[in-house]
Amino acid sequence: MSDMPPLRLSTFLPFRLSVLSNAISQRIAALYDREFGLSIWQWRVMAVTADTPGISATEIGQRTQMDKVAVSRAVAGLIEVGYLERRPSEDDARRSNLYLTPAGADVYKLIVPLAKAEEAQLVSALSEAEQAELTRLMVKLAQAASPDRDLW
Amino acid sequence: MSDMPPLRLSTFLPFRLSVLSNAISQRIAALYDREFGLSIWQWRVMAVTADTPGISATEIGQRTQMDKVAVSRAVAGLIEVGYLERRPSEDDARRSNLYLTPAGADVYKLIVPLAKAEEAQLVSALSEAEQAELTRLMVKLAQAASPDRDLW
DNA sequence: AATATATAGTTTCATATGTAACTAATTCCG
DNA sequence: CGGAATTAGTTACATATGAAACTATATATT
Repeated sequence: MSDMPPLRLSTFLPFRLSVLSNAISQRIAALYDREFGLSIWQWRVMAVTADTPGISATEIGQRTQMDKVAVSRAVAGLIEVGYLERRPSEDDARRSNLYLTPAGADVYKLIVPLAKAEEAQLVSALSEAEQAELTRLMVKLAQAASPDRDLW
Repeated sequence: MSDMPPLRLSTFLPFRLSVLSNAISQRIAALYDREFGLSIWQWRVMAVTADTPGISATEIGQRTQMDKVAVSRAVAGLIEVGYLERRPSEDDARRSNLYLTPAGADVYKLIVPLAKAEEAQLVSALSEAEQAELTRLMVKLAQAASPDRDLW
């Protein structure tokens, strides 16, 4: 390999971030799937819909960084299992306003504490100050990675 | 939604990490693909093979956190385009020892500086101290997320 | 008003991915 | 030694995913 300093994958930030994020996502995905039969994307759709009832599919995509096909599929699945309701918008016949059904709201209320507990367990390894610092650093990275659009 | 404090997806650590990591990975993946026709997984295989010539597919999986099917496919693709060579191990006929070909080594040498530049641009938003702190916090998170196995 | 352009969302199709089953070689242990 | 259990790696199959095409509606332009 001659003279060039090699690239150590294990210290390469994009690699580390990817592996860490995947490890965490998989834990959480397994939880949602096992307990409620939901994919991560369905959960994200439920979360933003709970936060903003009447939201449209396009807005969900913006908030969750999901593309419109993924949103469409997640929404379809949630409607199928009865957790989401679609009402045509009065002023724009192309869009629908989305709402959690009562059953969806029930499931949401069950998931939220589980998700928070998962997160809490994760960040319990960090002090409050460290958590704040991590957030700060991640925000900086996000800006460097996507100067144009806002990631969160 | 009644009394429970809702879950703000945009401040939920697993979500933020996932979005950030995906944004970064996609930038890099686009680079490798556009310039060299390589997937991220093929690049990872090349990187660890350059680092440890004669490595086996199983070891590659351990170092890269790829499952064995993904390694098998990445290796097959790299052999097909002539960047990797497979030699049967003398002491264990099940395994093969993998090496970059001269063409593979050439490509590797072209990619390394690009990858490093990509990373450098990313972390240039952080001071040296912040970079070190980020690494430290990520190591802690990795341990919390996967207490059993080592992520990196 | 008529046509062109843009937007919301779905469907189609081709590819990527993960799980499980499989082959072949090795090790473990009676 | 000889069968049972492991391990390395590939193949097959079913599902997930993304890009592009498509439908329907809305907006802009003339």
